[in-house]
Amino acid sequence: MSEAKPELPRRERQSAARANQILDAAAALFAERGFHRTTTRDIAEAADVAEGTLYNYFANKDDLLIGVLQRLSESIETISAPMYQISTDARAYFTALLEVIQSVQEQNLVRILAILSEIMANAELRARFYSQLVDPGIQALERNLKPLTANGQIRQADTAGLARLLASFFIGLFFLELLGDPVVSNDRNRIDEVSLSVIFDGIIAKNQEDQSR
Amino acid sequence: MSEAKPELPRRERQSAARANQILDAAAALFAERGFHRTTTRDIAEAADVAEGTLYNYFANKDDLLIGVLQRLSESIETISAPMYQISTDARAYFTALLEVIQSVQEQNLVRILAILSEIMANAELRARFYSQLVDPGIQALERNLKPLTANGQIRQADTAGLARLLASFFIGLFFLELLGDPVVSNDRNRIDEVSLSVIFDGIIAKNQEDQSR
Amino acid sequence: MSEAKPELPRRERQSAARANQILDAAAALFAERGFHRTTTRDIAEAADVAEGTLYNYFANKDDLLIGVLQRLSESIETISAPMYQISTDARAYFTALLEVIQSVQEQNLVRILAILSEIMANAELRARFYSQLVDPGIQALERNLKPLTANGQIRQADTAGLARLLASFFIGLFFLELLGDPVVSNDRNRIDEVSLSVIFDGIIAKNQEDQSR
Amino acid sequence: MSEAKPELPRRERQSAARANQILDAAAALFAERGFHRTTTRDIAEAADVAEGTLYNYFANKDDLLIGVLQRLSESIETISAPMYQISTDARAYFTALLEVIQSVQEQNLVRILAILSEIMANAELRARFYSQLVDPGIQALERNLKPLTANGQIRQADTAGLARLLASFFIGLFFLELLGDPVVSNDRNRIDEVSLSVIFDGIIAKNQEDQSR
DNA sequence: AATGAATGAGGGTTCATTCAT
DNA sequence: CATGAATGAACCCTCATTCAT
Repeated sequence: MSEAKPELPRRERQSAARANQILDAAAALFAERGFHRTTTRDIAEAADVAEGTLYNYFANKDDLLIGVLQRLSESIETISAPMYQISTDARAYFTALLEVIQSVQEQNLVRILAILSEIMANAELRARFYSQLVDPGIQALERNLKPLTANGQIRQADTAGLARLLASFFIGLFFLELLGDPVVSNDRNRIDEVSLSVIFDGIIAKNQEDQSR
Repeated sequence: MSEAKPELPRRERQSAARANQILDAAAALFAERGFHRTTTRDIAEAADVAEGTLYNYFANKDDLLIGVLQRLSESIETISAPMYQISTDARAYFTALLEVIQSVQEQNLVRILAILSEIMANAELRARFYSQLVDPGIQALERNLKPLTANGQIRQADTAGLARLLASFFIGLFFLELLGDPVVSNDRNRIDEVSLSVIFDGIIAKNQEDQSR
Repeated sequence: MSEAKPELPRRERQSAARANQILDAAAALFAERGFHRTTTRDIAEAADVAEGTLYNYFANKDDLLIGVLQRLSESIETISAPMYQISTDARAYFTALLEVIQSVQEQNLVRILAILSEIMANAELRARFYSQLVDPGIQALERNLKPLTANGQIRQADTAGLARLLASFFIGLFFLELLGDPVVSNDRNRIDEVSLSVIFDGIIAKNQEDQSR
Repeated sequence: MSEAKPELPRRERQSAARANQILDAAAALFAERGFHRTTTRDIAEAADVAEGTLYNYFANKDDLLIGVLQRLSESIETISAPMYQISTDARAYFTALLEVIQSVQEQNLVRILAILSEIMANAELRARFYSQLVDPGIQALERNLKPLTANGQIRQADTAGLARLLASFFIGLFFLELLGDPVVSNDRNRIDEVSLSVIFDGIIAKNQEDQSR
């Protein structure tokens, strides 16, 4: 449960703790009311430090977002690390994938919202978000899909395309939940079932398919 | 169903034109640099009117976003209206669906980006966005999927769930493109092919499925 | 009850009526919320004319105040005209004076308040207010006090000073009422009685006076 | 009764000094050109601070007026405190009263004008002005008049009414001076003499009174 | 390293005034 | 004369950032 950085000098540990305390406060406020509607004063208050102190840890307000992104990035790596070995059985893999994604969302919701609040308006943030989080995620997906395709469990040969398709779906699902769609928000199991069904069998009825063979 | 626009008095026509001119300028700027980084002064300049004029047409800056949303809503209705009849053949429907969605995105990219730039920070906007655009879109999907399920072309009985799944996919795809993913951005055909393949046949290889039975 | 200006051409009568309609609206609003918190739009709406129309009758917003002052001035002249003959008996005169002043206040409250709202901030208005209203009032007082002094009914020889003293008292009383002092606001008779008592007999007990002779 | 001001921490002393510096600048400008014609920029410049600094000390522009009123209130209390013991001899009391009032006016003219400039347009300010300044002043008058009435030096039994009458007179006198009446402005002694004469003996000649009995 | 008062550029909005219709 | 949309200067206020303590 404690961070696995045992050997830092006390000074640095305290400093890192303070920085995290600030980032957590900032993330919570950004998530709640957006980056621009959050003032540095708000953040300082929530983090229980003086406004000037923020600037001992971060170059400016934008830098706080970068910091939140960093923490998010680290957290996701930790959570999703175990996934990199399971990809031997397709059913097992996709089932696990849904779970891991949901777990990432739950544990990092605030950070994700914080970043999303400004992602459209900040090109640098957008680029970092893609290269630090989205792209690595897609790469990981590809890495895991490849053996499944190689051993014939996945028919679709375009692994890169398939990874994008799956990523899109997950991203979109998150967004629908954000928007408060009642089915996605309150009936997630149902969505998961439909997803697995489509992943495994497609949408189109097989009878018809069989007939057409 | 269409407004009786032809015979409006000149005053009102001019007024509407002016409002649109302002909205277009606002949308372009919001899309480019986000809602908060756009000043009313910027908008007025871009729209070639005085700053005060904005307030003859819109109550405040937020109201401009609502206006953009309204225009987006109308535009989408216009574009997607033809879809409401085609759902007889599944393959034809999904093919057409991909096209319509792409066309909506292309023609309204700026408006969509404008709204997205503020959607995380503005709960009211979020609610309107969902209820005016997303929910109607999902409802339309459901309406079109139902006959296909009824006549056995779609196996998945949970139409509502399926509609969410498809919507999620489209939303996520849009987002990936926004983030500059190279495959999605530059090779859209490839994505469409993979999508149709998955929709029709699923991901998992059928042979294996048969074997595992 | 109708204004005694029978022989104006119709055009001019209409024009004057419009101007008065605007002035009355302006006065009411100025009185209610002050000169600066009243917008020309408010006035136009209340007067049921377009904003631009105001400027066909008045040079600018300040000019409206001057106009209100003019109307007030005329109204006061009308009301107080009868006073200019009564000054033969001191008791009768002062009693009548209290009544006339109250009547002026009641019939012109709105106009007075309108002007007071800006009188401290507008030196020109202040000067006009003094020279058109206050000074003439004081002069009239002097004119009426003089015969009373001449025939020995008033002991105080400094008529000018006495007129100021009386004027001060009336002005201050008006102000106390404005401020909502409960005694002055709700018990005006009581104030009048005390006033007359002091005017006639002074404050200091006469017994003592007599003894000191 | 006096604040324990001597041992305040330096920070707080500096802060209070700064607030007063701002209030004095604001009062001077409000008095000169009125509340609404004074901009926050003007005030900041006059107080030699940045505009933003104003808002570290006062919530908004209106709050500056409240602050001026507070200072005025304190100053008046200080000046008029000695009055609370003198009321044993009527002549001495009224003579002292005139002096104290004049001294209050002189030392607080700017503050009074500042508040008057907005008092008609701001109901809250009006209420505060009455309850913090006018009413306490009247109460003090009553407190001082009572013993004089009790020991027979004042004939008028309606102390409350008499206090209003006197207050009205002082207020009106101040107003006449403001309006630039030449007698009141340049010949104050004369007014004081007439006032004392009327207070002591009334206006009406006593001989005649005696005769008319 | 921590503080928080001071800063002042910049923001959204108002409103008296103008002028083409 | 009447209209009311257009104007843009000016206003009050916010807030990220700095810096003396």
